[in-house]
Amino acid sequence: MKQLVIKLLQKELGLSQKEIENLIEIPPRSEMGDFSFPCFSIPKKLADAGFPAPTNKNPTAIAQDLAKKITKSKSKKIEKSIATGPYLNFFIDKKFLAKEILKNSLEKDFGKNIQKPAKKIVIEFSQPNTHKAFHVGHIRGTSIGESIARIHEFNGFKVTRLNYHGDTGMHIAKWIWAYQKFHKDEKIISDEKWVAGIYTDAIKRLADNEDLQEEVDTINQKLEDKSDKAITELWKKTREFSIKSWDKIYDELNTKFDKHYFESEVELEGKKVALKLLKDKIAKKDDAIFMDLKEYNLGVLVLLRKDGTVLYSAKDLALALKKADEFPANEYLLTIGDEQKHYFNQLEKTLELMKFKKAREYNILTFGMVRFPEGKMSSRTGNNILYSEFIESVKKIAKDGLILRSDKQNDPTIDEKALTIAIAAIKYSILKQEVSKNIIFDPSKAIAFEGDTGPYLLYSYARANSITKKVTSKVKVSFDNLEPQELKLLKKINEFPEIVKRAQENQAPNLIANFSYELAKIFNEFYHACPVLGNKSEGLRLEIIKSFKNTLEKSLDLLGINVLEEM
RNA sequence: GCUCCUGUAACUCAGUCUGGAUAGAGUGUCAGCCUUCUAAGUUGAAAGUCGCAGGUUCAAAUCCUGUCAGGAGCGCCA
Repeated sequence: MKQLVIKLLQKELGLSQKEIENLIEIPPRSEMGDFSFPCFSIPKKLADAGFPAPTNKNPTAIAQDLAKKITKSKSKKIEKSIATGPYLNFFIDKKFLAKEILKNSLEKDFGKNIQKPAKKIVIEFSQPNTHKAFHVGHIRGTSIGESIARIHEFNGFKVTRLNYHGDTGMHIAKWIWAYQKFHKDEKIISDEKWVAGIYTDAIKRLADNEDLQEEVDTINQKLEDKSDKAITELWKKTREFSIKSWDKIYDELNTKFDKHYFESEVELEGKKVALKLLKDKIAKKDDAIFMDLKEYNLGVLVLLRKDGTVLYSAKDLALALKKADEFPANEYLLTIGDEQKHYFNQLEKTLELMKFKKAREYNILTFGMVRFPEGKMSSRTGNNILYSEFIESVKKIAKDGLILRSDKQNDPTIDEKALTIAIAAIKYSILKQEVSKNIIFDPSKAIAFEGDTGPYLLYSYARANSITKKVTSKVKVSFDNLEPQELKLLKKINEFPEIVKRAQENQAPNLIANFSYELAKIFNEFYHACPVLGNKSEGLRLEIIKSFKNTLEKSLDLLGINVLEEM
């Protein structure tokens, strides 16, 4: 449809298709038309393209002039073109518009923006550490990474999902130290809260007495060289607890990783890389081994401690090499918290300086923190809300809601439904916001279920479904008597491909989330204005609902949210 | 001190990349709508110096410069 408008304008103006396409916009209100062509820049554009400048440079006059000319040569598919001030507004023939959109939107690949040949992208995200809490803040990175992965997959990319976990290093040494020294008599149990509690206790005790750090350093040495059997065994056992606890979390969050990397497996290699960098005079040594990046305004990156033990930085370098080796790809995307941006910039620069071939294919996407109204959420201090506790409380609200609204209290799928609703509520509330922004998470307000929320979207879908499932026989589709609400919904559906494209280009799941909400909102308006079953437009309306369901389901899928057929 | 992110209605946020028509939602407040396909819904009202000051432009929430405020980071945590 847009192409029709472009062609018409091209014929009159002689400008390139691309130039005209870039100018065309959708008017802010649908009464104004279906497409709009602003005429402000036309005189300049024409002059630049080498055409004689129009005698009248007034954009309003140009719009009127164009409207006149186009009226003469217009096709049947364009109902009218009207100059409104400096805008030339096009009204597409309603029947044609509705037919086209329905046809396109019901195609299998609707919305996909497939570029060939298919590219490979490796996305690393989530990255929780063992022995520390998986808290509400971790949900953000996981949701964003998964959504970006899905958006790329949808657009034909070959996507590899990677996860990387800190299962060794100083934070583990602290855990082991605190356990051995203060909690030895406690039974080692696979309980997230208990495990995370030992860690926060370690942080607290070390803050109280800095001299104790020497004891931790000793344990860190032993942890790294595996010389102390008791420490190694304790480490292995407790490490498993965290790893096992993630299975359920990722399953609930609709995420599945192709591979989990662990710090412990790149420890040796990381040390080697650091020593090689020193040997090649790329790294420097004083009491520690480090990269001097001051000339790039990136400060200093320490690779090995003064006692020779390896730091996260060296391990990350080794990981970058390993990833590139095991998963050849066109791009390596790292989804990380904002607070680590500086560090990853240092890492990228180091990869570049060590002449790593794929250095330029490494990109980072940083997201803001999830914080409490009064401050930061942290695994170190224990000032956080554990994922497991949080999900249970949201699930409870969802379940109560289901019971309240349904006469089927004994629905065997009620827990499953409650989980889907809870995940939708949580993920949507996170993903609808811009990636770079900090999110204020107010536990007292918990999570909303009404208005611009995940449950609202699921509800809209279930509502649409409850109509379609009542239909038994096929009804003829007629495009006569099109109502404004029907057209409005179809036009919104029609925006989906463009949204998907922009979401991928900008790595912005929030665009998909915002679109989903607008789509559902318009559907609900349609739902109230246009009765379906038994109506003379039943056939058409059923098709529109089918198209809506299709589009919303795809859209939510890109956010990693499942729909419910009934709720 | 330097670097990055953010500042839009009482609150939480869209819109900023790619300047364009009357700056949009949700929550909360007020007034309506369930004998009709699911009221987690819908209709309407009230609510805004787009942090501030300059600049560019026919046109600025959007671009540029400065400035203020909040958050984060800046050598042996990850």
